[in-house]
Amino acid sequence: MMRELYPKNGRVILHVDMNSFYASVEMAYDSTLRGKPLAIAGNPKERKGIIVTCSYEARKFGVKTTMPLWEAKKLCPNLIVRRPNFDRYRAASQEMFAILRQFSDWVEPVSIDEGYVDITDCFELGSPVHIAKMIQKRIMEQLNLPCSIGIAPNKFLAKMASDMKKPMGITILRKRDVPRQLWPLPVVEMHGIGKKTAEKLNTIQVFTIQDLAKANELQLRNLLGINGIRLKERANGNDSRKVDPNAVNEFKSVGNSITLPMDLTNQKELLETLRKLAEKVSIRLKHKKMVSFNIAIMIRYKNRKTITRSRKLPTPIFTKEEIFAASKRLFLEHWNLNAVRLLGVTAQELLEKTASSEQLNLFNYEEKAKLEPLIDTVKHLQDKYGKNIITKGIDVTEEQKLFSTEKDTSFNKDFLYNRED
DNA sequence: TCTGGGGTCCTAGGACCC
DNA sequence: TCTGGGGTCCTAGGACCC
Repeated sequence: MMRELYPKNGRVILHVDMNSFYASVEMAYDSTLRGKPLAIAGNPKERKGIIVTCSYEARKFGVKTTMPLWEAKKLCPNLIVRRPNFDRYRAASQEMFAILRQFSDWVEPVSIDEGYVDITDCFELGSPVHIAKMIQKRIMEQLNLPCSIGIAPNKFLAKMASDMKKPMGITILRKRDVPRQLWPLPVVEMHGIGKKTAEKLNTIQVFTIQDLAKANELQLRNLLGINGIRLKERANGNDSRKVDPNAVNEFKSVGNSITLPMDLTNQKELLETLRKLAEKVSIRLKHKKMVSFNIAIMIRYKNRKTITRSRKLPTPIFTKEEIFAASKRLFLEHWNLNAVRLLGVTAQELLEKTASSEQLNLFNYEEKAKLEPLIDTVKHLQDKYGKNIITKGIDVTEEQKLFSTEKDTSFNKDFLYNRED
């Protein structure tokens, strides 16, 4: 059966998508909530009153994610509202992924409530549909949580498939099904295409996924860059991304932000908030055993205009004092004194804090020690003969620049010679 | 008495280098 | 009295996703 459905060299990939995850977890904890319109939302008094997730019963009334709470209540007066309990959701998520790993080692979590499973080599467990049914059954029996599963030869099609039947659906999407199942849909329904991209595509007469699948590549590239070409590939049902069980550990940034309960103009209070955010980021970095080469802050003003400011660091940091110092510097340099609505701190350019990063530091310091006499010499010559004695582009009064990254030290040896090309 | 918080990836311009 | 072309790094912003 499976051999007929899938070519020998093809993959079989599942996309498992938990249905209204936070709401379902709350219902699993409190069965009196079952069958009722339930929304998970923040506290409106802290200006966080937006719908994070809601049950299918609430959706029938038109309640949607990111809708302000007051609007949702207008649509659905009997709406039951719970505050999010993220620890609870994380725990449920871990159990869910543990169940997926009982079926295959090739599990890639994408977010707290969805993930891919490559079951190509799991044929001894049965057909793909049978495996999907077993997964769905086990998650329901053991965790009391519903999910939808897409079955397809690649990630993109599996993702699109899991979206097609909710809740508790199982959908197969073969490549040959693409013209019939996918092509009639408007482009905005495609994973990776939002409102803005859809509007752009409309300007070149691309309205459906079929239009995209057949669109002119030059036009797409001009309009959307490299992403345009990729989207066309996907619209044709092609996607070569592998299921990567390790991706979940490869963090690129760690950030915390907060919408303040009220707009603040007081510098001391703002810095206090920044300090707390820096501490949260530091704790999370330490937990992941990571260090950061770049700190960014985000400021959203009362008028919702949002800016981000970042700075590359000469040496990696991770303590709360270091992160706060870097954040504070950025904030004081860029804050325009207007009332602030939101503050955020993010650590970027992360590196595992293993022996290698310790060595990296050591390396920099040793190199710097070796170079210090050279820099002194250069400065001396500069004082004597003027700045032009040095090759263009190198300003030794900013010698820190020489150590700003690992690679930058490589040209140090050259800088005493007047190298041209 | 509207519009959260956690991320990823891409682009574009300027500085700088060869 | 003239201004190429390729590349990297850094920074800021935007689009998108859950």
